[in-house]
Amino acid sequence: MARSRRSSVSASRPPAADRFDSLEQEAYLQLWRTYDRLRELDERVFSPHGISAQQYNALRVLRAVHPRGLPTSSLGARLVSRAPDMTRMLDKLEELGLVRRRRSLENRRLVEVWITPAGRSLVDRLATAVRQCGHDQLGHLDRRTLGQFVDLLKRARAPHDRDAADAWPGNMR
Amino acid sequence: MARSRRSSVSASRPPAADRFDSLEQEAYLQLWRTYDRLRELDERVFSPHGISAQQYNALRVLRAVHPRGLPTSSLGARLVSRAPDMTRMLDKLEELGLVRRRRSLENRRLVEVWITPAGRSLVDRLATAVRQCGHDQLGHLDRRTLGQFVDLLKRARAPHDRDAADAWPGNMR
DNA sequence: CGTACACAGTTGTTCAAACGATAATTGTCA
DNA sequence: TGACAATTATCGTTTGAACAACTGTGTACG
Repeated sequence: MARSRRSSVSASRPPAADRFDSLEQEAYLQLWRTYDRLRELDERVFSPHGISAQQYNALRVLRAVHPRGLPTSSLGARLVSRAPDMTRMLDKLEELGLVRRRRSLENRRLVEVWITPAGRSLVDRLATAVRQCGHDQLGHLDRRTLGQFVDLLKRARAPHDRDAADAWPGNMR
Repeated sequence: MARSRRSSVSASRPPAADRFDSLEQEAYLQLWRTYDRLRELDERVFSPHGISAQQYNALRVLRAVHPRGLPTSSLGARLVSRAPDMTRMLDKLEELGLVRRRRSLENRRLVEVWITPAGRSLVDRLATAVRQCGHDQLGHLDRRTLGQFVDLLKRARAPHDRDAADAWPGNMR
């Protein structure tokens, strides 16, 4: 299939143009694959504790605002990936005794969520493992490269990051 | 505990050191969120046609090797994200008449897969929509930036990309 | 007022992801 | 050869993702 043998990956040349329809599509597929590979390490940290990465993320958000609570929808807006099923996710966390819920008194449409002492304990116990996992995932890149990486990721999704200015940093500029 | 109320980072630049445990972890979370946002656009292209992005990817691989077939496991190894359930995925594609399967004669453990004319037709019809989607996703970045982005994504997952040298370009160095 | 609309959360349902166990075939080697 | 390990695909099952419909609550406006 006439693959060009010249594979000079010089950061500014588009390689593998015969395997991808466009450079934009290659970038997206590389993003997808990279996420998939790194996610595997991440899930491996949480699954022994019976929670998912998304659930840990929710706990981390609640940990940050503790001792205050957060309405369900606000919590959902602060999660890394969108979650169209907050109710059942919180059901699970509540069964595990990691969060507590109560209907708001001011606005009875809202349901506020708090993290429990058990939840805080779990987040704290996982802290070092999570940090170690981050190092396993990306520790081979120096800090300057990591900074570039973060910057590019923010710029890549900037046009599609609707109204996340409050919950998510770094979509300015 | 004991979150100091005045962030000593000052108001100029919030690198969110108080929101992320480490730079590595921030990079991973940014990767996750960026993938999630861009995936939404991607799925929107395929769902009207009754297939997922992963299934389209399988069809694209089979399209590339046509008229040859591919063992199920080899196909799985070439997919963007790992698929622990090739059987049922191919069940679906076979129901839709997009692929055809047959037990291999040389090695009767293998099941070879081919793309059908209907499958090729679908891939061809989707080609322009996929290209357009790539532009919607990342068209706001110039080619040089996209090149850097691709390069960083490859480097980020390089240590975790076991034995994909054949199926996936760009994990050298 | 009261009707209509917008918002927040729950529930029902369908489908895919994921893990493990199993069966069938092939390879290995004493 | 014959026992045992490795490979490959399938199936059972559990869990979560996703979308749509529905209930209850607040808001706007005539």
